[in-house]
Amino acid sequence: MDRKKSAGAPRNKALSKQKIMDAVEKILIEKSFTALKVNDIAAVAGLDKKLIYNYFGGTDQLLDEYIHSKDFWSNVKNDAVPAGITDGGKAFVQERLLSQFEYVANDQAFQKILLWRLSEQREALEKLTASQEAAGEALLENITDPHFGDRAEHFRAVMAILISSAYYLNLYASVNGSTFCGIDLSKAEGRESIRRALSFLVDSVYQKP
Amino acid sequence: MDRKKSAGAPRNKALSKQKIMDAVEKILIEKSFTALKVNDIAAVAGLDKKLIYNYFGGTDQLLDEYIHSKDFWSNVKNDAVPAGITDGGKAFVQERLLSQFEYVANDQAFQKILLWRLSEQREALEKLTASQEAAGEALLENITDPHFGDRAEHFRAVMAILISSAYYLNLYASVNGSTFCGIDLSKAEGRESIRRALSFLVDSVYQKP
DNA sequence: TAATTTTGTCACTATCTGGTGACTTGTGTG
DNA sequence: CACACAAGTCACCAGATAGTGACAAAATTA
Repeated sequence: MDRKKSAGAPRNKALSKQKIMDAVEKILIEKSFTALKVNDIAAVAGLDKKLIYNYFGGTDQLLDEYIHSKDFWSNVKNDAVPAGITDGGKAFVQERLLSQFEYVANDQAFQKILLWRLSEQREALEKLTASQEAAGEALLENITDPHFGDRAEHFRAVMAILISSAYYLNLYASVNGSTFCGIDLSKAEGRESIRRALSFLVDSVYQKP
Repeated sequence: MDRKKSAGAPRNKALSKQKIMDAVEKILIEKSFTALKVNDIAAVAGLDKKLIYNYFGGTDQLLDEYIHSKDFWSNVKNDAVPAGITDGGKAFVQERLLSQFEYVANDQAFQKILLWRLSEQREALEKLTASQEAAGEALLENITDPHFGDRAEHFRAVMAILISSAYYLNLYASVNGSTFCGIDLSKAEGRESIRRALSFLVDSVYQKP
């Protein structure tokens, strides 16, 4: 019988680093950022914790690297604002808002990171915030600010309200599947009500005052 | 020279319990719910941790008792819905929404509990949620549902959006004093923009479709 | 295949954390 | 005052957690 070239798992730094990063995400999703301890990360990765120190310098640096590795707004950034907009960006804003609402609902890692950002100050998270702001700025500055003129700030405030509620309601729905203002966020019809209301509120702000 | 009747601090169970509860709140506000460890609570209270076990049964029961001791919606409940409403509750809803926005901004313990509720499942927190829902239900059921008729669900969805954003934006402002959609939530003018937008959106939903 | 480097494991220490039994100190009562 | 009980302290244990030095095993190179 042939002798395997190596008895144990193949040794590969890049792969091991990836396993460790994956373990971080798994724990983050299944537990929370407070559960991200060296021992547990190493155990989930199936590797020795020493490697976390060797490859990343420590848990903190590992977490930073994990956060940096996620670019949640790349799709938004690449999703170039279409040319020839004649409605002041209304349809585009509506579409993006609803897709953001769905995105948050479906990406558990993103949910946990939103929560993390509300709970802890961390340079990597602030950088994420900055990148998020930058991603939205293209749309706001080039399309909606000109369209709304001296009501630009008002429009931005409305968008802040709508986006933040899309975040909060999804975070809320994920812990206690319970209801908010009598709307059941765990049910399809409840979520549909929210979606319609989001659209309606965008309509409202685009309506001439 | 006179001999004091007692050398150490006076012994008083009720007072000690209060000191422990106060320590919980202090740590909750200054750090977060993840920092609520027996040793630290006892240290801040200036008492031995054994008392936490003697008086409350353990950290968990202590935290439950702390949460139950706060009744954040008592004001809302007692703030009876005024009689003789002719505008479908619009002015009242607007007033309550804005006061809620300010309340969250100013009560740090409440902020931390909102965050806690998004982060952990805990019976005491779910009870808080139930009490919150109940407090709002009086207004929704008696005033706005009848006024909106078959648009009642729509109105509730809008309110869910507005209230949740009032929560999120304040939580967001408390960690990184940074901006959201270009609105600086740490500045008075930024907050004023949000307040105006909240009012505007209530106006919108009350406008005949 | 021998030497060297890289990759990985293990055992160990130190510190933090929750929890408890034995004790001391104060308070009120006969 | 002597006693009993309540209030509070302390020392200690067990388990979790972070971090590291010494070593083993695989891969690479000569």
